[in-house]
Amino acid sequence: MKARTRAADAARGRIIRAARARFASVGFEGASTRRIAEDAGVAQSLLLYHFASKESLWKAVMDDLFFSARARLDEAERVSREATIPERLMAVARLLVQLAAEQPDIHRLMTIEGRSESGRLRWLVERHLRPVHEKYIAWIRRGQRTRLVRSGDPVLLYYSILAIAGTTYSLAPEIKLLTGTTSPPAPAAVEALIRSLLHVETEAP
Amino acid sequence: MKARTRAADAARGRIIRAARARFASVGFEGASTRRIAEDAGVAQSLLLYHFASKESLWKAVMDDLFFSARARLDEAERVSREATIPERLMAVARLLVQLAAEQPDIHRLMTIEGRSESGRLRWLVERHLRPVHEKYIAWIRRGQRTRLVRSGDPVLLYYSILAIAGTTYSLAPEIKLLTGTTSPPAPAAVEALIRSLLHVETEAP
DNA sequence: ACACGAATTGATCGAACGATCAAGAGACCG
DNA sequence: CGGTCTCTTGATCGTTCGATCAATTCGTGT
Repeated sequence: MKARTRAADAARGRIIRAARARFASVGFEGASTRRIAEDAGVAQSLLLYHFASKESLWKAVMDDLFFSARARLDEAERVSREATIPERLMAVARLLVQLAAEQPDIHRLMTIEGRSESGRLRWLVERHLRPVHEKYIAWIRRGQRTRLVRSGDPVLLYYSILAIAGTTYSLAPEIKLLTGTTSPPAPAAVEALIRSLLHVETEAP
Repeated sequence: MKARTRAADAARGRIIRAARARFASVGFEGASTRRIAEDAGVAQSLLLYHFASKESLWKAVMDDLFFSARARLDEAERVSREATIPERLMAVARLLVQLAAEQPDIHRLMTIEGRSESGRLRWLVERHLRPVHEKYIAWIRRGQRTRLVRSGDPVLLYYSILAIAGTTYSLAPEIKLLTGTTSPPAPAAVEALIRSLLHVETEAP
């Protein structure tokens, strides 16, 4: 089980990538397995051979995306282990911006499912979102207790960070049509906005 | 042409509302005219009688939403005519938050089309987005020249305002699953975040 | 060398899709 | 009261959807 399996894994990977792009741009209901298979260069029946159904393909896409993102988040937490809570928050925010800049699909996929209740949203919340979000919302609360993070609803603050981090990359096609700009903003500029939103100053007050 | 037309207008309105909800939650490709007609309580063929095609129904939904939103934006501009540019910006931001809170579909529809280039996106940008966005981005530039608005890419700043204004309302189903909270944040709290993002202080520095 | 099993394809299923059309229902004007 | 025009429906078109299945290809273990 070597060369054969490796070729199959490559096909699997191409299907996952094509599915991620389609799900991110037209949503679950709007994406068709035929178009995904065509983009991946395989027969539609092969797609349903590797992934039993359209829904389990969607779950595979989400697992692929979130498990790697969560691994990088854990790494960002690890290297900022000794810093203050606000700076640890900023380390996480910096990575969120990087992720959105590298793969805008991740922000698109997150925001396309959250707008209507469904079995898929419940699955996504319990499997991937809750473990991540609750941790960082707790961090915001801790930062607020020490007065180093601005007051206000921690959930609102957290989703505002996510929104700023991803929106300009997620809506890049619209912004390109509107301004003609082909290059999205630098992650450092986005990070600076988040920093001032949290009232985390680089200098002592 | 009175009573009869009034009943037809009512049906037309129900179709528009049902279409807005479906387009906002599953996107253009994912929405089906049959489901929209069912939600509106009419036959599918009536939907295509009032609106020639699925695409022109989508355009009618967008016109209905954006023309009323732009009228309210003009009103917000008018009453803040005498204020400083930063405060005029905040008056607009306040209304954007209100609109998103009252009708989260407007933010969902804006962010669901901007993620991939299409004829619909081009139509939306030229017809509704460009006139509004370019004006407020120019306001941000003017505010930055007087040092009353923080520096940085005006487009990034503007889209960050839109993102903060709408995201928590747009993703209300996800946030409800995550936190159990049934009530979205107060518009005043969201407005305060935008204010600190722009570095617009209520007190003199 | 050969047989087994995983990988891949094309054909096909019933259901749902957007769209068209003919026919009916009902208010209005003369 | 009959004729006309707008509104509404049900039937139907060809296409595409997700899914199933039999047949074929091809590497691998023995």
